[in-house]
Amino acid sequence: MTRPAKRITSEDVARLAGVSRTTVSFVLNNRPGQSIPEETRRRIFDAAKTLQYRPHASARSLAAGRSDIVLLSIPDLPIGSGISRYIEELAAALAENGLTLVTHLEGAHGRPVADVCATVAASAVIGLLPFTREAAAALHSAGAVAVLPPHAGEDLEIMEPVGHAQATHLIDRGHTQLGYALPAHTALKPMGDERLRGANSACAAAGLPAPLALSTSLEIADAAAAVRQWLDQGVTGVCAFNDDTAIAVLAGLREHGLSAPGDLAVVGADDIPTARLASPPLSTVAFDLHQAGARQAAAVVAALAGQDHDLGTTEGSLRVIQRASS
Amino acid sequence: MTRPAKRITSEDVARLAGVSRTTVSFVLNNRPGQSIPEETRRRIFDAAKTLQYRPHASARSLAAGRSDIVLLSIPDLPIGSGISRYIEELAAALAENGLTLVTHLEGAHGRPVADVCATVAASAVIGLLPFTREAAAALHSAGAVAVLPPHAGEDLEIMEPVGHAQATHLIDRGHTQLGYALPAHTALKPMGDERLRGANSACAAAGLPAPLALSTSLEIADAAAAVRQWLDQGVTGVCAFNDDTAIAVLAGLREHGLSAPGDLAVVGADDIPTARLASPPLSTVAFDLHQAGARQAAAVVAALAGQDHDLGTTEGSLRVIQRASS
DNA sequence: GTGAAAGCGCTAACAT
DNA sequence: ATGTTAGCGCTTTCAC
Repeated sequence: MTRPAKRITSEDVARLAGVSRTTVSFVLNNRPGQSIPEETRRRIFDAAKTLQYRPHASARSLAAGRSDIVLLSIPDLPIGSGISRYIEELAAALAENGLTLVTHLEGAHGRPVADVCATVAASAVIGLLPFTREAAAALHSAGAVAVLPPHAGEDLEIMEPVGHAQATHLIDRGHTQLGYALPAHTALKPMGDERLRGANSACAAAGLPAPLALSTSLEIADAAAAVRQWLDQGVTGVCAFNDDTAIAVLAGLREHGLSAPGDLAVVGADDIPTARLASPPLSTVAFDLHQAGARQAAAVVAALAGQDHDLGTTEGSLRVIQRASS
Repeated sequence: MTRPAKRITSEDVARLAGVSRTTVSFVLNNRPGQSIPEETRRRIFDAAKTLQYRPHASARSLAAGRSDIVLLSIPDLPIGSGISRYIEELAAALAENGLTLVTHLEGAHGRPVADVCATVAASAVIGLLPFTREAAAALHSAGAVAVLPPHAGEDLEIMEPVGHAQATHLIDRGHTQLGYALPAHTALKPMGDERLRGANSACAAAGLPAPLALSTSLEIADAAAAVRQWLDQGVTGVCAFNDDTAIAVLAGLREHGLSAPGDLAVVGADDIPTARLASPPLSTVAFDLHQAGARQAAAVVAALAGQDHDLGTTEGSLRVIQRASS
């Protein structure tokens, strides 16, 4: 009753095509180094199609020791909608390599990522934030062949250029005293620090003092306090960790009866849909999720093949979008 | 090199505990109807622990025919951060039943959800939006034992009450001519229609005409046009499909030099973090994701057990948050 | 109460 | 070029 439809196995396909299961496996998996006549090939494909054959994933991965499943672990943090674009791109790029992406949201009450990794038999797992050494070890012992990023910080690579671009934008517009709005959420801290680092280097390169970094929650009062402080210190432009934080800064300004960019210029990051709806419309630096996803996919494929892989450069993937706030 | 660590199998555990693999399986899976001495049980648990034994998921699901994996399919639509709360709750509730949740973002270029379902050998798949009859069939033939929601619209159940609550809020505040801001994004249409339906019924119940429904993108000009139309028609309060859309409406008002709630009251839905940062802070109706997740989990568990399950009521899971915009 | 043995559906040496 | 065969690690029926 529970399982009325008997599964179609490769045996069925073999029988219909008049060959052995081995041949079916070879053809369907397109194994290299085999010379199988076009004719046989076609018969097998046809048989598989008419039978609507779907290889049993568990059986396959049990036998092969690999699973073609890639797990993306998303930490429990307030992520903007941008991330879903990234996931889509990543999934698409992986799919082109025959890999399937599934994602796991690390929640406080959910199960540890290593458990999930083991349960789905993922052969690779990607962390949005780098894994600690212990976490990585746990993942490996949970069966993951590849764990990315392999070295802490590598995935944050895109973060630093963002901060750099933000600061540069403001510097180009004549600001000499910058501020940086860090997110209050602790899980976001690593990312925030990375972006701040980028801003620092941009200032240093321009012979300017480092930005005055302040962290703020998404509460108006909190943001208003930060704004007060920046203004008191002579800051004229602030880069925000992301657009949400930038919108908070804008709200903080409004709270004081001030506004951007006159009293304080502000530039966000991520280009969320509501950025242009802000008052005033928010300047922001957007990055090329498509490229990021494709690059990450390439790294996974390489890691799965046991090769080291250079992530390449971020060149050209950032774009600053100038709106009224700066 | 690629696989230096030999897997720890149940055989190892059996050996260390001095029993057979059968017994290990019985104990570790806590199979009912077996009377195994506490002593033996303990030995097995200990052995498993010291060996750090992790059952091989693929082998298990191959043999058992079930996988304990639940796949959540998320359609390609601009989702707010609220959804991740829901996913977390759902994952936690499923975890309590020994089920593991993974999610798949349906992208234009990704693979079809049925493929993913087959690849991960999910035994249940949940759609955020209902599946078409064909899609559900494909999922079943991909190995899914349960596909939810079983009947179109059931998952949208929460949508209608939202619209109802929004309209009621405005009606309570004396508005008699309502507007409804539908999202322009086509993928969001089903949800939007459902919420609108709820608003319609609230108006009908109050003896008022149905809300003037207009759809708007997240572009200021677009929203401004809608605002113009509402105002021309004598609308004094509008419910927006979600907070993003509501923020667009606020921006549209601003574009005309007007503001909420004086010129037009507006109430959103979802209570996104930036709702309170809007100008003016946005009134919104929030719903209890925790409860929604737990209920969905219960439905999955029931479906997996082959039982029909009543989703229960939405009673008390909605909360309207009054801020300055209404 | 516990163990032996037969698969689950597939892959991959090894034969032919 | 194709078939034979032996597992992958686990569950589960059936004897003991």
